[in-house]
Amino acid sequence: MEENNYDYVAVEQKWQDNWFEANINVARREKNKKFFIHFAYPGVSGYLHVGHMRGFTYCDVIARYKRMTGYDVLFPAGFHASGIPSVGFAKKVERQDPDTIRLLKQNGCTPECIKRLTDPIEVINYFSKVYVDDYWKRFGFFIDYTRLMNTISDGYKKFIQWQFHKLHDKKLLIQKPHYAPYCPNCGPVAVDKSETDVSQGGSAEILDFTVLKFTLNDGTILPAATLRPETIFGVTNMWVNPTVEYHTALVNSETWICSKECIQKLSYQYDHVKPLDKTIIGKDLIGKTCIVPETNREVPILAGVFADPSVATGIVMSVPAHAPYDWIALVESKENIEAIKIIDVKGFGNNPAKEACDQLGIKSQTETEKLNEATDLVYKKEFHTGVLNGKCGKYAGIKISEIKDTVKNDLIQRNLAATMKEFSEPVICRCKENVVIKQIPDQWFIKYSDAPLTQESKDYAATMNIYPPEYKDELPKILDWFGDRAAIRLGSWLGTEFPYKKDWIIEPISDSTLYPAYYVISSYVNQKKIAIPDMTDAFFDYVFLGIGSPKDKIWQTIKSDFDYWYPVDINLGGKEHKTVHFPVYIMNHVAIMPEQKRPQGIFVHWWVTQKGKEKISKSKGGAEPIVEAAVTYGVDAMRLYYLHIGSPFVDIEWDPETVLKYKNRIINIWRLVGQIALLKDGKQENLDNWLKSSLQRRIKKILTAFEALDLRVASNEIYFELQKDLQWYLKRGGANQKLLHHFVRSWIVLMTPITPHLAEEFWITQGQKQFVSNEPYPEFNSKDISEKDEVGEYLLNRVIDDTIEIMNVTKIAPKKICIYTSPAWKQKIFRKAIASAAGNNFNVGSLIKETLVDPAMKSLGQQVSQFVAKIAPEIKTYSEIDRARFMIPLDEKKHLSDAKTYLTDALHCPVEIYSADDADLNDPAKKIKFATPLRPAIYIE
RNA sequence: GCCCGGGUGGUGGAAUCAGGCAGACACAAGGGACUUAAAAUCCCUCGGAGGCAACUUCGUGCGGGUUCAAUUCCCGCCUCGGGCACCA
Repeated sequence: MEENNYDYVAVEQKWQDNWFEANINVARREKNKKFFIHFAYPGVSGYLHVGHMRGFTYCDVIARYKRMTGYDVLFPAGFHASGIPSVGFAKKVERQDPDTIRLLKQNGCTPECIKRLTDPIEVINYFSKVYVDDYWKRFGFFIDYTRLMNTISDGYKKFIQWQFHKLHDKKLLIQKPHYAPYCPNCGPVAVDKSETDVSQGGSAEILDFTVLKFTLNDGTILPAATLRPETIFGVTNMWVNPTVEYHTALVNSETWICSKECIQKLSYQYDHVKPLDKTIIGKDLIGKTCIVPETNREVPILAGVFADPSVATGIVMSVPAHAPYDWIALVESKENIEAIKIIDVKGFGNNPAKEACDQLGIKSQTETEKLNEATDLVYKKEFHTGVLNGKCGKYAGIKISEIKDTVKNDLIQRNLAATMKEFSEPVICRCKENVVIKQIPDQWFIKYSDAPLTQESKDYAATMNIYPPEYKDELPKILDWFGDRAAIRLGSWLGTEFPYKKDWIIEPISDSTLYPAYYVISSYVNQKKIAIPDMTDAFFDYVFLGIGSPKDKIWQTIKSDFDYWYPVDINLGGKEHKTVHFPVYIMNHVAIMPEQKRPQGIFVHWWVTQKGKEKISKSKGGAEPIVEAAVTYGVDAMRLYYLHIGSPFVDIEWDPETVLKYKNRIINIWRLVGQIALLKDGKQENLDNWLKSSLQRRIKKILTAFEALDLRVASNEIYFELQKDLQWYLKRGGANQKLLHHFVRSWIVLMTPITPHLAEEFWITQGQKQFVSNEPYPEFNSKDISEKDEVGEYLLNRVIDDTIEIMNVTKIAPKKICIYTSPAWKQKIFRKAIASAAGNNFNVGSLIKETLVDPAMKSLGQQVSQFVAKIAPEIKTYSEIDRARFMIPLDEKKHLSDAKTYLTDALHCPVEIYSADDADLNDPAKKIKFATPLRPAIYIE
């Protein structure tokens, strides 16, 4: 290896080959002290990009640190294969989606390979291999690859069925109606932002409308849908669209008039909806009247062109005092109807809707943008600060924010209203059909709302190690908020069959809650030491819960493994898991696992984004493929980048130029270490002691940081501060080969968890034969601490800084520089002052008096009082570290004199060093009086 | 709407948990050294204003408050982002 030519690609490859050949990554039980860490397993349905490697890297660094500090480390990994993503990917390949095909070709996928990927199982197999070979091994991760597993394997399915049997036993599986997106052609669909199933409307929300039953004279229901049921008290009229043909239907035993679209939608949500033949054009309804439920007032039906048949029921109730749309429509209708104000709210008068319209200058129903703004304004204000007034019967005096659901539930209970679910925007299936919301009357849920389970989970979470701490505060709130989760789904997706309903499949969040436990078993499954049929409920009961007796010797072996490794010490995942995966992970463990097997810690990391905080994506150009990036930057540079560029708890912006800087830094460290060997050996006691001491300080800080999983601080100390220390030492003329050798050896070991390839390569240059990855991590050695020399170098630095500052301000080109350290009497007073400041009883007057008791001081009278007055405000601001520094006895003159050569070099000018106590002084400019401890006076000639 | 997290130099971001020198560490920029040149490397400057001696002064989204002391704590705003349940 050439000194200036660090071929990282070859180095990385070499060490990965060596490591994995030696099975260094396989978890072993040796030290009777274990650490179990894993990352939330990724879905396997596409290539990953550089952003994904961030969390994986954190995990590997922590695992490597732990194994070097005396732990048996279990760091397994697996693949989340259940759900629809792989099915979606296979579908794309099948329909020859151009982007997908291009992507596969770019990544070296052959035509035969592409053909195979029309099968979701092949998609999973293909990407599982890519992740392992091209990503994880390529990054040098010490994952125990003998335990790889996925969530659709036969063994895993047995495990999940056991889990659901347990949930059922504990009465945590319940049935109740559920509403889910549904395509009349394709069945259940997922509405999500990635739009796997749908071609439009991926970010739609499901809105919960209240349908109020207004009645016509003949008893027919005119259903109006609203999100504000409490405004029923302010209804003055109805709006129907005069040009729309309304349909009728028998809903339960009532006849409803509403839009055709509404009947279609309701037929999926209600049990008994029977369309009738009778239709009626909107204009024929106009002029009729209907009865308002609850208040029983009679109100007219008017023409409103904005009533959209595709939204909710197609019929709108009018509350002109509180809805800007209604107000403007009423004005335009020229009807003589008075608005009814039912909400008192600060900042508005008798008609909030009118006032908001006037404020924005709205004149017509067609000004939808402004009308939306006005609606928003009125609604927000009323929701937060509004109170129902005397016109609202028994609800009078109650805040809007508290009453909404009460009114709704009361009306429903008295059959005056119903509910209707509706998307906030149109959702179109891939097959072009409109997606509807379908009721599933007896959906199975996991009962996360269960009060004892929630409470126990909150109590338990409070005892966990959670990074960042903010998330720990958030968790109880999330656990409270977390409601029942629909756990199964009918349709074409992968997963475990639900044991209590044939053909239904357990959904992918619910099958990923206890899975780290399965890593203990997957090792034996992969080695075929246990057969799938033997993995019965009794087996899992025995291994996990200690119930029953072993049917086989292997059961005992597995149980002993489980008892050794479990629980998980750190589960690491991205911030997207905060509100979904981690809560169910905790709750399922609390529900099913014994207390001593519950998770110990969670580490949440944020994302890698593109410039401008956008989520990284291929289309926006930020998604550098991992394999190419590894070649461009080097794996160690990327690992260091992830650790150092920002705290784990902020989003970082991917910036190729910055990554290149880290690459250069690695190469620079390589060169720097290479140069050391060429130095001519030499000793300088002060300086050598300083380097030794400094190294120990760094080690202490690094260990503290790693223990707190503060990876950023650890990496900063290792790659920046230690390098700075070494450079300072060399610049100062340090050349103690034995010491340098010790320093470099320690440095290499310190680097190992973060840049392991570089470290291994360094290690052999030090004549070592074993893996540095197996070395013990350095420990703090207090014997090497030399406070005197630390303070000495601090003093030296300060003198140089001050001198340069003076030269800059005065623009003097120096011929000679004189440095005067402070007299002994000043040092004495200073220490005394510091001591009393530390004891919190610092007082200028008493200090002067006490000092002057000493006859030697008395002769200096004036000077003493001036000095004390001057240092007083300064001393008050000192931190503990600052104060400690002044208490260390140091011969300032001697330390500076020892460094005279360096001072002369650094300041490019001859330097003379005096103590103010010296008999023979050269002080032409009378600068000496400025000298204070650790702050010598300086005179520039 | 509900829950949560942010707002600090030209930039990414430290310090916020526990009030105590704001801007660590880096990037970019400018100046200098070295070099035939470039790259790399090294040195210096780098929030604003002022300053010819070891400084002064203003400054952490806005408005108040507590305190000897507030980026940090409290109250009220503005604003950006995330999550919200069948995507994982």
